[in-house]
Amino acid sequence: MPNSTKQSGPVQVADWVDPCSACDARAASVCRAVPNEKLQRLADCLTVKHYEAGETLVFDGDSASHVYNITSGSVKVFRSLADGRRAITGFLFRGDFLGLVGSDVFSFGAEALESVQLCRFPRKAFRELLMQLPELEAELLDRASHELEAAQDQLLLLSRKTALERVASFILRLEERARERGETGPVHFTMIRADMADYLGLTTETVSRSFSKLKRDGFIQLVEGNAAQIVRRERLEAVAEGAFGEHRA
Amino acid sequence: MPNSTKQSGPVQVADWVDPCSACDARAASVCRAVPNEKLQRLADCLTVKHYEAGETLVFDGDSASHVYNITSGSVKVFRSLADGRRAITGFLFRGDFLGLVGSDVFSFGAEALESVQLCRFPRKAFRELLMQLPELEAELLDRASHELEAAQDQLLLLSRKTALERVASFILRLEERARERGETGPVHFTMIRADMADYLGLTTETVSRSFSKLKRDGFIQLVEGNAAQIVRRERLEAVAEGAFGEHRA
DNA sequence: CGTTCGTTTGAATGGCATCAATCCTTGTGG
DNA sequence: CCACAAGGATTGATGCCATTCAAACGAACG
Repeated sequence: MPNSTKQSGPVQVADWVDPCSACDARAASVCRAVPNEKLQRLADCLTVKHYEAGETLVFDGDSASHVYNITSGSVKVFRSLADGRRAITGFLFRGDFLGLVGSDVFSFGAEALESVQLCRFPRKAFRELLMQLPELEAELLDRASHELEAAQDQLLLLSRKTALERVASFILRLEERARERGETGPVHFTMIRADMADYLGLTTETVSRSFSKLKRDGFIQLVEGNAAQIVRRERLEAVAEGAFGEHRA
Repeated sequence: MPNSTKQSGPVQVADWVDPCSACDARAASVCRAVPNEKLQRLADCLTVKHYEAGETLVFDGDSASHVYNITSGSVKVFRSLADGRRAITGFLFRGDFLGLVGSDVFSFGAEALESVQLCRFPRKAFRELLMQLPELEAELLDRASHELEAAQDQLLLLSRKTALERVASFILRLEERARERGETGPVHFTMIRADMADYLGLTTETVSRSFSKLKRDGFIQLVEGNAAQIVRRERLEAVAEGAFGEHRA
């Protein structure tokens, strides 16, 4: 595997390069909270892993031996009922952290949606890092808080929003997160309709119908590469928040 | 309204008692992580507050100036859409913590379901406590992790479970939490059907019908005081997890 | 004893699921 | 380069579960 970004410094010990100092996902990841001089402690216990689309990162029921930080690509996280019904509980992108669990067994699965690169830490080592690096623990708590809020928004979506409102919310949220990662232009969907459906508590057909309606009504334009251009953001936001109960565009 | 606990007058310095050392909610609360000798730091910045049923603890949109620890009673936490549709995102009981948010504004409301007592901390002071007491921060992270997992279970419930499965899951979960607090016997419901409905993404009528069916089929018995006795737990758990797709009892 | 609030039950409606067919895109091999 | 296969997306027809509308019932309270 030809690593083109060789550390130009004269490394005495070995040919090993620090994966952290030059990491372009750092600004978006938990490790941004770790000062440069302590970054080596992270580097010391991580393994860089790579997954292709469709590969499984975490099997439901696996012992929770590691935690993960996504550095590129995207991932779906899901949990299932015995008979196969499934809910996707979240999509992860560059900078997202995975593996914060109370118990020692994962109660969810995770699968790559496209080519994914991530840093994997042994849970035990990570736990010790947390004790050594209070900045890191604070960052994690902060992220957990945000995730909790996002989850509560999703509870409202699943409890009370119509199919159209769900899809509109989804597109807007996905675009917002892409912008946070510095990606501009049309929202690119790395997941298929069935995944959106499992995330939104709908079926593929209903997701597709909702997309069609949003397109027909001029809120979005589908563009090549499985992406959507938001046309009238404010109107779309109004739809997403249920402002059109009685009206018809 | 005869308030029997009158503030007993202009105290010089003395009459004040440490509210923490004798607190019977401590074993269930975040403060259990704080060693005895540091407990005073918590006591120094908290206010004991009391709410009656129906009173609002937190208004949606309020500046997030405080965090809360419930010491008795129960609370509903909810968020709403502009047109009044509402989802209850959680019920809180003795030992539960409220107020972990990223932003400085609450994006949810909270209301007492019955007489509630809690400890209120100024957010700023609590933040400093967190830095001084790593045990407390670890405890909070642990709780946040568990809450996140619970939220994901709820996402699956709202996405994919039938009305009957939702209500069965709800009863079981409520009973489990009551047992964790040391309460035995029938599950006592402190919330009305409409609240259950807003929690389960249903209507009051559908919740009521599901209760009736569970009773008719011998899974639960309704007992006085708005409570339910679980009759055949394993069968009820099977219902809650969707084991009866094709069958009929 | 009447009022209010909550619960339960019944009947009808509707939004999304289900079933089904077609279209579109992508990749492969002749 | 085209034919073909396979997976995914879209659109249409029909059905069903939960909602909506409606009414009766029950408990708490003044």
